[in-house]
Amino acid sequence: MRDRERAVTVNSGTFRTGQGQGALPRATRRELDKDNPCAACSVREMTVCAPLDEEEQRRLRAISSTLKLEPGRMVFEEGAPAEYVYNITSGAVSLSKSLADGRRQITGFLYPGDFLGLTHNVAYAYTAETLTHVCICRFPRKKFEEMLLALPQMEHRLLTIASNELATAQDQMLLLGRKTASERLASFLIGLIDRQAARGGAIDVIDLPMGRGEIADYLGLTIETVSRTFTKLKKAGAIALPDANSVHIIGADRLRDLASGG
Amino acid sequence: MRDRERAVTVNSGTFRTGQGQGALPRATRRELDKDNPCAACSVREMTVCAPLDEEEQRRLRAISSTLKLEPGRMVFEEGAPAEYVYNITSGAVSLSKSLADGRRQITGFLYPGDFLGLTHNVAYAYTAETLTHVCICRFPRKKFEEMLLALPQMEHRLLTIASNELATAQDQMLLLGRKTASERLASFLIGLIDRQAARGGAIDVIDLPMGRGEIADYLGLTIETVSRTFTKLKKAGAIALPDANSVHIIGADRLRDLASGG
DNA sequence: TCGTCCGGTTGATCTAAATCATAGCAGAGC
DNA sequence: GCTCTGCTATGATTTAGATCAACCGGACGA
Repeated sequence: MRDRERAVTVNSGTFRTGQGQGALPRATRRELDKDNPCAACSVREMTVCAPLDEEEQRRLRAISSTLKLEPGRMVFEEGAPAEYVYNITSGAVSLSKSLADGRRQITGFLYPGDFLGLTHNVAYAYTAETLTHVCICRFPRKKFEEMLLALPQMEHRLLTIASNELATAQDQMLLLGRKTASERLASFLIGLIDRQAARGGAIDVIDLPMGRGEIADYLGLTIETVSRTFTKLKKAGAIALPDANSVHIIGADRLRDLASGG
Repeated sequence: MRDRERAVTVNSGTFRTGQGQGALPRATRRELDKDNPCAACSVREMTVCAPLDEEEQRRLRAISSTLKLEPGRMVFEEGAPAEYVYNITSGAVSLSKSLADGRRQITGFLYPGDFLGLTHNVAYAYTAETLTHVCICRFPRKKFEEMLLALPQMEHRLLTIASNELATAQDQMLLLGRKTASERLASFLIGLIDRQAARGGAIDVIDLPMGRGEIADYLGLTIETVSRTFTKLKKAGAIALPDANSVHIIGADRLRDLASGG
């Protein structure tokens, strides 16, 4: 189909380019070193590695590689043998499933700290593609699962993550099955704002790492309807669009009402 | 809103009524006894209790109650404090989320062996309602989670379950976001058949424990569209409908093609 | 500097499914 | 037996969003 993983493997040492909205801050990057790159990892506290102590972290690091991927690259494809699990350290990734004729549904957008690739099948159930420049930790799945047996606190953490993802998936089913186009877009924007807020980010401005096509495939709409609905929300005074990839939230309450079917 | 849990608590001993499609076979019911009701449990091998030994099972049983619920009863409601987790031993249950104006999305149907109520929030994220007569094991969530800490193999099992549910949820998102009415209904029927097959059941006849309204709310359609689409599949010779709650699969291949967008 | 390309927007038209309306039919209760 | 009620089916009409078709504007390479 499309391009396969063509990343440079960066097992240690200084990161090189890493521009774009997902990059590590320059100061942090300096601190990365062979002995303990994870110590400087900006997403460690909120990801699977969080409950590990120094020694456990070292063991996990021993089986990991760090990849850097350009925008629009496939991390793995639906149906391919599930050989690795991944952890995003910077950038944004889309997960999607497709029908034979090309109709596509994006099931989620992942950001720094998110974990992907876990499955209890031989093959990946979905395709993962980069939306921006992405830095990602990769672990051979088999080794990762072996380690997991000895690290119940990490398994516990994974269960918490899976459980939250399940709740998000159910919200998305309500959206896809029952919401109107305006409600879908409002829910999407509110979801992004809430995620940012939870991570201490801005609560009134969103930088969209994805295009209209990806938003459409996430919301079960077409590009045209997404575009029209953005215009509608803009005309209603709920948002402003300085450019296609930035959204200013003006009427957060109005948007929130819309999102929950008001 | 509607009726709250009005079940008889049956902590041990012989089950009484238990008619309907979800009941335990009569022979099995006889074997239930105070000392080890779980030993005779027909769904034990495929549920969360599977990886437990005799002693662990006993400890789990010590915190459980068995409930019997009539059709159409609420097990718990979206937003209510999440005080219990449950395990279905017989019957069928729907999980749903609703918008303020009543629009409802059913996110899943649960059958014997299925586990529900797990959340990392204080409140349930969805409503659970019985579709048939249901027997269900109930565990106080707090105690259950405490036990979980000491039983990593059960936590592992829960992660496997959650991971499979996540995969199912993603399939459902593809269905809700991108499939036509015929494809949705075909996918639904194929899903039921595959589930039955995996449990050693029939591969050509389905008994539907839910009505057209529940199917509609699961597939993101209306009752009328579900009804019309059943008629369409019937006229196309893919299925037969001896009555509204039984489906005979005639063209399984045709149905499978349809389900995956052929 | 200009043309081309690509992503986004907007307008016109079409259609799958929703909505509205009615009718059949089986089981429950009398 | 008869009526009532709830569920299913089906016909007529409407509509939200899809599809088809320009068009616009910034980035980029020649």
